[in-house]
Amino acid sequence: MPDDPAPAPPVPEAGAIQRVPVLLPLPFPGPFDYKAPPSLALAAGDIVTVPLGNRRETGVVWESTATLPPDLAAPETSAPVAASRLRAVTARLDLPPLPAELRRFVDWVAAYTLSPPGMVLAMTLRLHMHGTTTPATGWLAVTPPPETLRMTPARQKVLALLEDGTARSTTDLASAAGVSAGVVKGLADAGALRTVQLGPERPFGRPDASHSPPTLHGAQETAARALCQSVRDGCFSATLLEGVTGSGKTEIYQEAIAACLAEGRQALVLLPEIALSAQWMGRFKRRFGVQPAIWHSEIGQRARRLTWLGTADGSASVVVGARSALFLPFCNLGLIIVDEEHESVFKQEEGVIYNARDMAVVRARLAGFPVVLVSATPSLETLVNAQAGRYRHLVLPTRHGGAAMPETHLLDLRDTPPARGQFLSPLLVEDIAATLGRQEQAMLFLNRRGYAPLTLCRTCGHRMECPHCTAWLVEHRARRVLSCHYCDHTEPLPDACPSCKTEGSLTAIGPGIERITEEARMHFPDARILVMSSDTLGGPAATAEAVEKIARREVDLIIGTQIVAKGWHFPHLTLVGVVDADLGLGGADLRAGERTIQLLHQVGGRAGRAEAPGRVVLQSYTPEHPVMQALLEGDFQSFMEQEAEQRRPGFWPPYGRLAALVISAENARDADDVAARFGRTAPYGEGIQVLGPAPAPLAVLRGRHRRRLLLRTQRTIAVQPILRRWLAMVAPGRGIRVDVDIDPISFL
DNA sequence: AGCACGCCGACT
DNA sequence: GTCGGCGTGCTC
Repeated sequence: MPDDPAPAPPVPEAGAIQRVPVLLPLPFPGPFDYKAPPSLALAAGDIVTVPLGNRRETGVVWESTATLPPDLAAPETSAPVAASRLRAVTARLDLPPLPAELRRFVDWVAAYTLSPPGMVLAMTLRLHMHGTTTPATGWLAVTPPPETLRMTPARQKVLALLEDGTARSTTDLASAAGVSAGVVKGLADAGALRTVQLGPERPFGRPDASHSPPTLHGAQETAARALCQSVRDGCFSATLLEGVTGSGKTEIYQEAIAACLAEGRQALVLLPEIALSAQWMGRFKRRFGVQPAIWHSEIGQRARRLTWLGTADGSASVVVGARSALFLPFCNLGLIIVDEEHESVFKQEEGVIYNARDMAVVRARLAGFPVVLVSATPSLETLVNAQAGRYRHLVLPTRHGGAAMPETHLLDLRDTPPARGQFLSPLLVEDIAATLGRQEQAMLFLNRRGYAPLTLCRTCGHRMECPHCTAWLVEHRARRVLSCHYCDHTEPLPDACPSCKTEGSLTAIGPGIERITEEARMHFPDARILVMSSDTLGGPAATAEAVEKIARREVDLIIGTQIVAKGWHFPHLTLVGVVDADLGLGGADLRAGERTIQLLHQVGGRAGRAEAPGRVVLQSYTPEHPVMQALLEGDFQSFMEQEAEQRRPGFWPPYGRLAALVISAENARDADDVAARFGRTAPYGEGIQVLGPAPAPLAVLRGRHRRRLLLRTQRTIAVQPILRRWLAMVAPGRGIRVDVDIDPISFL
């Protein structure tokens, strides 16, 4: 292939209009062209406002997508708009331009997920656009204080803090003085405070790489050294860091972050649920002396804006965030860590459907820096990438500090069934009683919120179902309601069956966490029980408090859903009982086994992290199942090898590629009709297969009827060009949506 | 995604 | 006679 001639800079002919492409955060197929007033001296990446119809929009000066690989590049869209119809760019905003690396990433993600590029750009831009530009205001004391001021102890504390003459914000003052914000407001209203504009904040402390380095030994030291070397090399590499819970993975990747800081570059850590990990933040602060910048969906407007700007100007040097942090405009990113890489929450399921773990690897590759995927139970995709040599594989074999892995026991519910209407086997009850008797903590895990997953009528057999979804309504007894876990439908729990009108014949079937709590209270009336679920823990603060209470031993028995499986450290917990280990193995999900083993391993890892050894008891009706056997033996590796062998022959991921087409419509007939048309025009050929159409597993969701087709290809065949051609053949018609999900994982 | 234009029912 | 429902189509 001959060298490309260096593209000549576009020298405009005299009097010719400068045409500049602007990508808008809207679902158009590509950028719109505008006239560039020479006075603005626009360059690619500049954030500008432009007229669109009769409104004004913010967009980004773009360029052609010539850098995309041929598989992903979309065919040329329609001819350019005539020069005479172009409108002029209004203004350039006073914001750092989006780096070229991020622009290429946006194009790449759009092409890969078959989304309009503007919608991907929106993920970057909307992250800060809703904020206000008003600088923060702070308070200073008026001296002398007005004579009319009534002094109170709370007011005294606030004024004392202001004596040093530094202006402080309302929230800052209130929390530092240990009073409510109302006290500050009261002082201001009384004329004792005056406002000043706080200068441009430097809200991000400078993490100090040498603040408190750990002492690492053996495999830990080797792994840390390897990661640090990659960071210093400063080119793309992908590494899987695998180690059981408690093997020191966090300490090791913190060393990579330290090396990255030493190189003067920024680091990004993606966590599954940033809102929940006060403990992670604590560890970071102990290592680096300051808190990192935080990013997740619930941070306030102001923090959002500051972090966005901080990543763009480089003042935020380490960001910890949920998946959307991947689209922040870092100016000098040098490392991405994806912790708990196997977690399915990295997959965004709405709007632009993408997997943040995979896109993190892409961003690292496009910009040329290392990415580290971290897990105790890596996904099969990542393991196969490691085995194929695409990723480096670092393994930490043991827990550090001599703590042993918990011992796992299977409790066959066919041999020792729970009493009628109960869900805990007498053996597990005894075990918990003994544990509590030794003044140790125990935990019951059940991944199901509410009281009971199914309510049915004993007289006529009627099942309480969601009117908008193909799903049972879950009873929440504390709130006396039935609610759907797939949409926001909630109704009061009726006294009589809505079908046969019999009073008092509705019966709760199966256990939810509330019902297990009821049973536990009966067995252990004196135990201090703490329930941990998204229903009982309002938010991050309440969750952090619950975790603290457990660590302070103010709790004997923890009863929790999935939320307890996160990386918490519970030093006094020695017994974990899994109420229904089989839950999650039903259904036709490709990854059901993999997910169950990851979840249960993670839950088990909460036990026995300090001196006392931990035990895990799995209640199961199918103890012979390979997942149960693997958990019993603690042999994650052979299970994953078996799993791999099952997927290889049929070209299931990761040995093949998968894309789902989900057709949804208000009524079933429209959905069936369009799905059938996609079925008739399905692509075919060597290594290409289409499955379906079939009702999607949740055939009705939020009142929409859903049908699904699956496209499966061999690994060497990209799905995007095939899908593009296929989608062009069918015009769905109004009100009918066709969603494309590349690399689907949930199958719902 | 917005927002206007446009064509058919219940109000002053 | 008008106000207003949201279906369809356009925005460089």
